Amino acid sequence: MPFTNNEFRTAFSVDNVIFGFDDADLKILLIRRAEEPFANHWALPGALVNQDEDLRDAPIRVLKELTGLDNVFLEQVKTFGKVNRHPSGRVITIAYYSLINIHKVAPQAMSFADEVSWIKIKDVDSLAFDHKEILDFSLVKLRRNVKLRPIGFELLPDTFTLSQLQSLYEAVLDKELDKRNFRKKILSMKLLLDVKQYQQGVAHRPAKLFSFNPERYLTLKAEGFNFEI
Amino acid sequence: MPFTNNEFRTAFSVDNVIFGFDDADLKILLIRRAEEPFANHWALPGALVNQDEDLRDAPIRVLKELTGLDNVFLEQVKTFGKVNRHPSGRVITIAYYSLINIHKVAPQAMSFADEVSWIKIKDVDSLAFDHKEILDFSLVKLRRNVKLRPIGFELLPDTFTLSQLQSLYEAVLDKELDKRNFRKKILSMKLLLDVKQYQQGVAHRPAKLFSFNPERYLTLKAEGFNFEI
DNA sequence: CCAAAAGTGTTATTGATACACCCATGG
DNA sequence: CCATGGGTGTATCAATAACACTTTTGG
Repeated sequence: MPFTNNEFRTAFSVDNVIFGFDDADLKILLIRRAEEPFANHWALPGALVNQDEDLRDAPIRVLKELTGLDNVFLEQVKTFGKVNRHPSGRVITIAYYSLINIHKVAPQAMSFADEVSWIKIKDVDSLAFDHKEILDFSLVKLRRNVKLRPIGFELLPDTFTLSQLQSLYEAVLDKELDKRNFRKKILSMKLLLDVKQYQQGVAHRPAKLFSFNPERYLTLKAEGFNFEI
Repeated sequence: MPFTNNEFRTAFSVDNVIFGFDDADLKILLIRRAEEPFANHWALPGALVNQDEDLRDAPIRVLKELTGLDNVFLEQVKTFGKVNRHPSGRVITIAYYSLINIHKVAPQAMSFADEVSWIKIKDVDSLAFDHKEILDFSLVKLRRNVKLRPIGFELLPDTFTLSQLQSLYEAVLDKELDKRNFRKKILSMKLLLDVKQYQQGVAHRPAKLFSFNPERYLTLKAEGFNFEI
């Protein structure tokens, strides 16, 4: 099946939904577009996929350019392909979502963006193109996945308190959780490593610090667990 | 952002993973390719996406051509885009899976196929291109989804017995289930409608027939249930 | 009357939920 | 000594898992 020219009239892009967490709110990294179409509108960062580039490498490239980070949690969300989703031509876009530790990032504007910013999920009302739909879909996926595996840890610093972890889950799920039950459940999984340190400089009883045990994570993943909280 | 010609060098295809069930085994609808590359190899049915066609309409078109069926359960699985996945050029493919009632279908070969056939999942060892990988990924998704919503009903005739339903779940999950616990769980969901009829012409006690209650399905879906079996 | 699958309940165990008080620190 | 968030246990309820025999039909 050799291809004729006719079959190469569609461009394809990737869009990155990059989630972060800052001790209280779930946020997303957005860019303000410099160029038409949708100049000055907030949009998901993205790029066209290069001819000689594996699909998955495109969102990795975007992440690297935007945040300087490698080795980030990255998962495909869905492909969006309505004929008229892009005003300049036929563009099919593959959406990916990432979870990153917000404190590791000093994002610098990409060439085509005026501005890059962390925006609270709750404050995002409309976005360029069909990006709001993509965000909503990614959020549903994040909420489902956070119950199936402990990806939430990707969003936290290397060591964290149980309260931080709980408020992360509360932010992602948009739901209050019971402190004692949350701790019981999390600790019973043996997924946390006690780093034998305590918070410092807080005006209350300092909390124990934990880190995430990646070996135990692999075991649980192989067994197939659920993280229903 | 007007596009230059350079950006239109990749073709887009869809591939359909079409599952069916025949009272004992989970099967997939495959074609035997007539043309190179991979002539005579079994492959997933698929097509290039037309320029003026919404992405989701492409797998619907393939299903219609192949089986004559409209209005089939169809869900996007994932997009596969390694640079060299297709020997004739850069082709990114979006995989979709469907669940159909195997008895409603008399598939007729598409133009580019020698042969179309239902093959037991367990008998599929290798496929053209990266189609085996796509199938494996779709199976994982099916197994996950079958626990989250009762999509299994799509695979059965309009009326069916509880034993048929159970063996469907056993085939999909590749796991034996306890008869009493299965019935208790299914019936407690009130998702089945007693059609007040019985099997006929079987050499044993005839089983009650049920149909699926689509209203109740919508209610459950809205509430968000889990079908953990 | 035999073979084959249909149908049916109870108990034990596990996991989920609800809930309130004392503790350690900094200011 | 006060304000702040950290930390802890028990009792109830709901869901899951394990398990074996009787019933109805066709041949």
